[in-house]
Amino acid sequence: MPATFAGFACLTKALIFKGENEDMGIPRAARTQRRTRIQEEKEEQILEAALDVFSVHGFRGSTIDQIAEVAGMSKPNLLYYFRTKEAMHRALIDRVLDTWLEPLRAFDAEGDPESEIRSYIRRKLEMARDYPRESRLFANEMLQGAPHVEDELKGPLKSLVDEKAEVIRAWARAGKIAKCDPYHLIFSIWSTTQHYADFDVQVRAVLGQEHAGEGRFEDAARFLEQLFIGGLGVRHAVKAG
Amino acid sequence: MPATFAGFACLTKALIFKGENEDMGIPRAARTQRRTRIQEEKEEQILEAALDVFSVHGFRGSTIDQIAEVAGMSKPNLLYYFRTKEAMHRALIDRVLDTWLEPLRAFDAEGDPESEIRSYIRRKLEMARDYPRESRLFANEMLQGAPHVEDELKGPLKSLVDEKAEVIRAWARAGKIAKCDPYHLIFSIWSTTQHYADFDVQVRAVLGQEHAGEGRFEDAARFLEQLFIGGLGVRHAVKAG
DNA sequence: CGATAATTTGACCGTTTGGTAAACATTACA
DNA sequence: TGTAATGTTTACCAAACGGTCAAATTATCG
Repeated sequence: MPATFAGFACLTKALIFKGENEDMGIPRAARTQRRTRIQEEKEEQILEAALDVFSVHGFRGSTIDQIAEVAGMSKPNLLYYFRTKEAMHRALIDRVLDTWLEPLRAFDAEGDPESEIRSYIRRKLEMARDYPRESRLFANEMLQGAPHVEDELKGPLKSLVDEKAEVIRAWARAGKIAKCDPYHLIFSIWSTTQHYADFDVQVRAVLGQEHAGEGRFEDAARFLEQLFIGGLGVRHAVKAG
Repeated sequence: MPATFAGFACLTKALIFKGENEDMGIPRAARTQRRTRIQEEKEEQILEAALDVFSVHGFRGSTIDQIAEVAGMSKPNLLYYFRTKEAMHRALIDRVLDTWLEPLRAFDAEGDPESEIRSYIRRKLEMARDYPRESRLFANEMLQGAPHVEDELKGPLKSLVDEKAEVIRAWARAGKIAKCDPYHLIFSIWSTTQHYADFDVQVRAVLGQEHAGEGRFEDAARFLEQLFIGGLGVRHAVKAG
């Protein structure tokens, strides 16, 4: 019910003020005649800070003041470039989503399963190591039920995964890989690799100081390649030989 | 610096008021003479609502009013049972942590690798299916750098994992399983199974309406057993035969 | 029943929050 | 250099926030 009212209020407002003030919702900085060097720099600077904050505390848990402090500018100054907190979040998501899906796009039908899976794992692990904030940003979004990206999930993401799932099925038909559910295979690569970004504290805590150096990503890569390529070689137990 | 000052203030206060008001920090409900049926019921009711809210929005993103509304009682009434928002969160974490680690505790050194790994995966998947909120509560905590549970991670959790890692190593020495990093094996089981709770929206979106029914947990179980037990049977590519 | 302990609530407080208005400062360019 | 466009800040607002208090209500039990 509140949602309906809010929507109504918005609509009414839009109708009343139509033509009188056309740039509602567009940040001041974007209403200027030319796009300046400063605009690009500051927007970059803000999104960088927003990534820091949103990736840790999620949307609701983050505040504009916090982002402003990290960005090293005043709150009204942020709002000169992005009209609302939501606008910052959306801009961030839009920018990050594309690069985040790149490794999957590189998954090639022409390649052989071993090298494709191997390099997909490596790429995803590198991203978890080099861009952990981006990973956490999405993780936060997922935990909250993806209120801001559900369309992207059901649209572009699903299409891409459907396409790659077909590649994997083709490999199975060609006998290059065992028959398996391609969707859950992709899920398992996502989860195992992103785990090292999203659950970094836990990984460090469990490994302890000795093994928690950056070498853990190399160890993870070795293990995951073994798991997905060679297998763990679990022997069938033989009862009372 | 602010932390130091705050700590000092606290200490001072504690010293000054010592004896004059001994039950500082203890909720009113716990200061009563006998522990009533109502107290147990209401605390249960509150923690249930708190789990709903904290698991989705994290600590900072959740509000007492929100929890109160879900619990169906007034805000001051919540604060009669838990003196602060942090107290609710802590009580929740304490209660959930134990049950969450149970599957790992059940991991048995006497069993054979196949059945132990298989049943560990199944148990973890059942928990992801039946207790997704608990999983998300921890995931939120991890994403935020575990500000409230770091000690538990470095202490009890690490000890438990160390112990189970030794079990896995023993299996490898006995030739029952290939040599592999036991820590990363455990991480990969955690991540693949919890993924179905934490990233539920994404899983549903990608699988689409047709396959997103509850059968997805059965499919996941089948795939993960194949991955961890049998292996994916990836063939080595043979160059230009 | 009466009285005492336990529970619940409305009103409230100081602070933080998302966001605005307008004055002020700086830059770009003719 | 002048001036109009662009950028920044101070002061502020209403709502939401975590939390308190005293009064009112309800349960318990002799």
